[in-house]
Amino acid sequence: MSSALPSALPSAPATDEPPHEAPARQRRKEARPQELLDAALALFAEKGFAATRADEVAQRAGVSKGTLYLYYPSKEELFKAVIRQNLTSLIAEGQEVVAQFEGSTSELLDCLLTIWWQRVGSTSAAAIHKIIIAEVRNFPDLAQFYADEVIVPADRLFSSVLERGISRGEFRPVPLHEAVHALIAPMIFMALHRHSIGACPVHGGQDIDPLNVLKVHLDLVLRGLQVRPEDPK
Amino acid sequence: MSSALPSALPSAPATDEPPHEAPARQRRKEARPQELLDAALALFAEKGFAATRADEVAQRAGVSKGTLYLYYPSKEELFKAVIRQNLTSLIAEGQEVVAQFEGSTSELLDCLLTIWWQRVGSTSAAAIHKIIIAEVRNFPDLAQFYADEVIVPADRLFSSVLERGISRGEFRPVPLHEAVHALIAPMIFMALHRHSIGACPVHGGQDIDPLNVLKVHLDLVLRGLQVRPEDPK
Amino acid sequence: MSSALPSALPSAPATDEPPHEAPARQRRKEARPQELLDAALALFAEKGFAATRADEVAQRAGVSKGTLYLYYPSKEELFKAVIRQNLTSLIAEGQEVVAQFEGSTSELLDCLLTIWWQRVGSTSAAAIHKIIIAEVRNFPDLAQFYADEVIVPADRLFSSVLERGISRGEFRPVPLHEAVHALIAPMIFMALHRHSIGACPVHGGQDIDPLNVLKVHLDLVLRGLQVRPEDPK
Amino acid sequence: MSSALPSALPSAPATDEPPHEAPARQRRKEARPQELLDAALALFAEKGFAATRADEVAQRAGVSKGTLYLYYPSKEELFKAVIRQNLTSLIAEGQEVVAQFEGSTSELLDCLLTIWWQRVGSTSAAAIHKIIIAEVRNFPDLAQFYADEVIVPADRLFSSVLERGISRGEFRPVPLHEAVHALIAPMIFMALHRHSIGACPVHGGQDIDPLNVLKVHLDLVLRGLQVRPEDPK
DNA sequence: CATGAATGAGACTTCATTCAT
DNA sequence: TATGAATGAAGTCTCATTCAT
Repeated sequence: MSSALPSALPSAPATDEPPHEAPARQRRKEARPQELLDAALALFAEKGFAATRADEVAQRAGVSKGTLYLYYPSKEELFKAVIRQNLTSLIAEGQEVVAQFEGSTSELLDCLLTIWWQRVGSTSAAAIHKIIIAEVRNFPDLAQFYADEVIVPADRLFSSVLERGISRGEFRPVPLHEAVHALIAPMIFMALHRHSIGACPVHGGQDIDPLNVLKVHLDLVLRGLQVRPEDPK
Repeated sequence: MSSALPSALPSAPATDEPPHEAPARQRRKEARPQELLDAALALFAEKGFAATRADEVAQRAGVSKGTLYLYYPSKEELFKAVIRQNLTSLIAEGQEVVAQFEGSTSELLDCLLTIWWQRVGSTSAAAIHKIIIAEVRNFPDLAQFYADEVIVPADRLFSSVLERGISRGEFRPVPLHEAVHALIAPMIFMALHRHSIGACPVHGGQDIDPLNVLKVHLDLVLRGLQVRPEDPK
Repeated sequence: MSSALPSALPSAPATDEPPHEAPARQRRKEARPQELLDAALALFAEKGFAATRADEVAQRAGVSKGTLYLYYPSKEELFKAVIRQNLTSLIAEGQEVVAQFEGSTSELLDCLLTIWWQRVGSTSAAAIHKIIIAEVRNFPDLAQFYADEVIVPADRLFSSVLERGISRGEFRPVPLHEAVHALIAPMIFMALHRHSIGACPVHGGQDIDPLNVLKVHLDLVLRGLQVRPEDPK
Repeated sequence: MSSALPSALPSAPATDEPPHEAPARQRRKEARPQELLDAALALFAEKGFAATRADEVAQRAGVSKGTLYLYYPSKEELFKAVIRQNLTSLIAEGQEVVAQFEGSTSELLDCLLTIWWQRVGSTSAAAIHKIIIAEVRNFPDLAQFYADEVIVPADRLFSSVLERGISRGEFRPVPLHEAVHALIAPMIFMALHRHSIGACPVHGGQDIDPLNVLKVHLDLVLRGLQVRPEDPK
C-alpha cells in the first residue's frame, strides 16, 4: 500500500465565490481557461466529477457549451487540468516555510497545519481530495499523476519536519510515514467532511468546529510525540 | 458542521470475491438478497454509486435486471440495504464489547479499533465510507439516513469509551467529539485510501502497513490522552 | 362515416364493488373466468387498457398472475373477452321494453333512457364506451365486433321508437339516424365524463347532476320532436 | 360531477398530413415547435397519449429523440402544448364572435357550432377530446389543466349565448349548464367517433353525414329552446 | 391447475459531444 | 473564435409473459 497523504497549498486562494461578473471584453480570451477551471472546480466540488454537466460549467464560466470544448477536448481533460492547476506547485511554499522556520518543531507543525487549513482545508480546493478519492479509480492515469505530484512530495515535507523534531531531541523517535499519516489524516478527513455530509442539511449530528478539532488534534499528537521525562533515553 | 465519524463491524466478512457462477434460471428467493447485496457492495466499491449500473449489479449476482428490482425498489434503496447490512447492525456489537470489557480503557480502544479494521477497514465494506463522502450530496436522502444509522451511533460509542477512560482517571479530560474525531479519522482515512489511490497501480509511493499505522497511531494518541505525573490534578 | 351509437343494458348489474370475498373452494374453478373478467372490467374502467397491469387484475380476482395467463393467453385477449362479455346480448332487453310498452312515445323514450342510465350509464359498464373509444384503433378486430353487436342493434332499437312516435302522429317526421344520434349522444357523453374528468379531483368546474341533465335533455328533445299546432301537417 | 364540455377553434387548420420529409440535420429553431406539435397531434390522435412513444413523435417531426426534449421537457408537457395550441387560444375567438353577432340567438348557435365543426370537430384536433376522456385519470395534472384551459371557458361561452337568447325572449328559461351539455354533447360525441370506430374499416353501419347531424340536432334543440305561443309567460 | 420468481424488451429521459453557421 | 441546435448512446425502471416447481 502506498502512503495516503494530503495535498498542499493552492497559490490561487480558490475562493468559493464564482466570478459571475463579466469583465471588460479585452483580454477576455486569455482569461477563459482560468474562468473555466474555476467554474469547474466549484461545480466538481459540489457534485463530483461525473455528476457535473458540461454545460453547467460553461454557463458558470459565462460561455457556451461549444466554447468549453474549444479549450478542453473532453470533460475528463478538463478535470485533469483542474487537478493540475490546483495542486501542482503548492508544496514548494510549504518547503520554504520549513526551511526558514526557527521556533520549536511543535510550533512548526502547528503553523503548517494551520496554514494548510486556511489555504486548502477551508476552501473549495479541499474538494479535490474528495474527487480524487471518489473517482480516481474510474480515471486510472490520474492516479500516478496524483501520487507523483501530491502524495510523495507532501509525505517528504512532513517527514522532514518530524525528523527535525526527533534530531533536535524534541520528539521521540517514531516511524515517520505512519506518524505523518496520523498527523495529517484528521485534517484531510475534516476537509472531506466539509464537502460531503457536512454540506447536507442533516439533523441531530454533533456540530464541531474545525479549528477546535485542529487544536485538540495537535494537542493530542504533540503530547504523544514529545519526549517525556520518564522515557528511556 | 456535524461530526464526521466511522462505521462498524460487519458480521459477514464481506469477501471481495464475487460468485460469478451463474446458477441458471432458478428460484432461490432465500439467497437472492444476500447475493445482490454482495454484488452491489463489490461494484459500488469499485466504481462508486452513480457510476455503477443497475444491470451490472444484477449480472454479477447472476440474475437479470428485472430481478434486482424485484428485491429492491430502486438503486438508492439497494445502497441503503448495503449500508444496513454492513454497518448498522454492527454498532450494537461494539456496544456489547464496551459493556463487557474489563481491562484498561487504552486496551479497550486498541481492541475496538483493531476489530474495526479487521471487520470493516480491511474489507470492501470500507468502501461505503468512500461512497458516502463522494456522493452523498447528490442523493440527499442518503445523508440523513447515514447520519442516523451510522454517524450518530458510532460517535456515541466512542465518546462513551473516552468518558470511561476519563472517569476512571486513565485519560485527561478532553473535548469528546473532537477527540473522537482525531481517534477515528486516521482509520477511516486509511480505509478510504485502500479504495482509491491504494487500489491503483501506482509506482514510487511509500508502501505502508495498515496495522503498523494503527499501532503508531494508537501509540501517539494514547500517550496524548494518558494522564502524566506532572499534569495538574 | 358509420353512425355513432351507444351500447345497452348489461345483464349482470355490474356493480362497482369488487368481489373480494373468497367463496367456498368448491366450484371455484368454474367461477374463475367470470371473476377475472369482473376484475378486468373494473380496472380497465379506472385506468384504461394499457395502464392496467396484468397482476393487478389477477390480484383483484384473488389469483396469482400465472393463473390469469392460464385462462387468457394475453392481456389483449382478456380485453376482448371483457368487451364481448359485457356488450353481447344486451339489446334484447330493450327491445322487449319497446314491444310491450303501451304509453306515449315520449314516455317510452323517457323510460328507455332512464333505464339505460340506471343500468349502464351510472355503473362501471359505462366505462366500456370509454375503453372502446380510446383503444379500438389499437385493436382493429374489435371495431367490427362492436359495430355488429352494439351500434347497429342500438340504432335500430331507437330508430324504431322514433318511427313509432312519428307513425302515431306524436312526433314530427325527422331523419331517423341523425335524430337518434342527437337523442343518445348526451347520455353517453355523460357516462364517458363520469369515468374521465368527472372522476378527477378538479377544482372550479360546474358540478351538474346527471339525472337533471337527463331531464333537461329529454325536455328539450321531446319538445323538439313533438308536433306543434302551427306545424304544417 | 363537473360539467363535460367542448373545446374550441384552432386557428391553424391542423391538417392530418405529416411532413415526413426529413430535412437533414439542420438548425431550424423557429419551425421546430410547430413541426413537433403537428407530429405529436397526429400520433396522439392515432394511438392515444400513453401508447405514443416519444421517439415516434421525434421521428415523424424529422428530428432525433433528444431534440424533442430540447423543446418540451416531458411528454406530458408536449401534450399540454398541443392542447394549448389547438384549443386554448381559440375560446377567445369564439367570445369575439358572440360579442359582435347581431342576428338571432338561434343563428348565433348555428354559427358557433358550424365553425366549431369546421375548425375542430372535423380536424385531428378533435382527437384531443378522445385522449382526454381516455387517459386523463392516469395523468392527474392534465385534469386540472384541461378543466382550466378548456372546460370552464367553453362552458362560460355557451352559457352566455343561452342567456342572451333567454334575456331577449327568444328562448325559454332553462338550466344553463345542463342545456349547454345537451347542446354540445352530440357534437363532441361525433368528433370522438371520428377518431375511434369511425376511423376503423367497419362494414354495415349506417353512414351518417356530420353536417346533417348538426342540422338535425340544431333543429331539434332550437325548437326545444324556442318560446312557443302556448308557453306560459 | 396454480404459483410467483424470473426474464428482457422497451419506455422515458439525460447529457457528452459534434458541427453548421 | 464562438455559438447552441442537434445527436444518440446509455441510464433507470416497468411490466407482459414464461416456466420450474
